[in-house]
Amino acid sequence: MTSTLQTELRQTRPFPRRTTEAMLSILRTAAVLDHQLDAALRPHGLTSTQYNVLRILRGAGTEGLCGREVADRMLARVPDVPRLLERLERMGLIARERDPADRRHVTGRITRKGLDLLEEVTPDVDAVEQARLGHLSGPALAGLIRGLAAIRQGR
Amino acid sequence: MTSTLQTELRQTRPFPRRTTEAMLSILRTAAVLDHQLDAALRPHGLTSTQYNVLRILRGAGTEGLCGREVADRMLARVPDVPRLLERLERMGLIARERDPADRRHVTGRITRKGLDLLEEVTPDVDAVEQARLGHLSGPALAGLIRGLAAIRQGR
DNA sequence: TGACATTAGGTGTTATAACAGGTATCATAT
DNA sequence: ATATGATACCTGTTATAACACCTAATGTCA
Repeated sequence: MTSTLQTELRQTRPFPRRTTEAMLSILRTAAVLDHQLDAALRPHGLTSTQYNVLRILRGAGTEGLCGREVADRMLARVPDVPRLLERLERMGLIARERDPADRRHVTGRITRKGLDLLEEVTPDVDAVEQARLGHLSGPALAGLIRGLAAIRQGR
Repeated sequence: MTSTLQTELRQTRPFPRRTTEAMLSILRTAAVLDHQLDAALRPHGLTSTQYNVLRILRGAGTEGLCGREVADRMLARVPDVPRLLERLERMGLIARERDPADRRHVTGRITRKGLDLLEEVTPDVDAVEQARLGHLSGPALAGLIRGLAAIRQGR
């Protein structure tokens, strides 16, 4: 029996274990999704990392978040948050301000321009999501979500 | 109901759609796995991309593969395959040779040293796989593999 | 108060990813 | 035989990621 992934990666041998196939399936699927998202965001001048930050800061509202809090909410661990935020500030999408209460913190807030850009980008991102995941049944989605959570949790 | 992912990313709001939660779950889980793999490979001086290339070339045996064929088999699309292979050659893990039949092709082959390194690394990689996926049931793994394939396929 | 640890950012450097061309080789067709 | 196009690789450049180290601000405790 030849698996789909095996064909995609032009492997001649079947995977040694189901766990191996599942792990590679996750990594491969994420790469495909990330590539699709980047392609959807590129015309708007955003990378998927930057898009992620903007969504996080939109969720935080007017209170904003400091760099470490942003890092905690990112999908992937990103070192060098300062320069990431600095780039977004140069683009005018966020504002940064030194917290007067604790001067170690730099609070980031999304700007009007950042909110507008998110609005503009949303349909394209949703289109990717729907094209890839829209045809899955409710139980299939629930199963995926549950299984992936168990993997992140680990034994 | 608060989802696991929502807690992990410190989100205050539930996800708007199940498709959104599933997509972010995939991206998040892949990031966690990739991070674990990188941590396991680092002591051996390999990145996960390089590890992937070595496995591909091991699978190809003594015939080897040209750069484009390697690229086709990678989990993530990687431009700049020439320099990636060049680095592996400098490390002595692969050998490159201009194909005499078609001088456009550069055939890459894994070396003895590369094979030895793969052997050395395997237990650590398998440990990550088992720690994260070892406790899932057979049907759960099968469901994941099937669902993820459907997502890569798209509608 | 003063020493010390902790936390959050910043900075400097290097390596790699990403992108845009450019060149050599081969296949195809006139 | 020559022109054309396609393929595979290489090269130069830029931006970003990754890493290590450093500084400022705060909290803690003798």
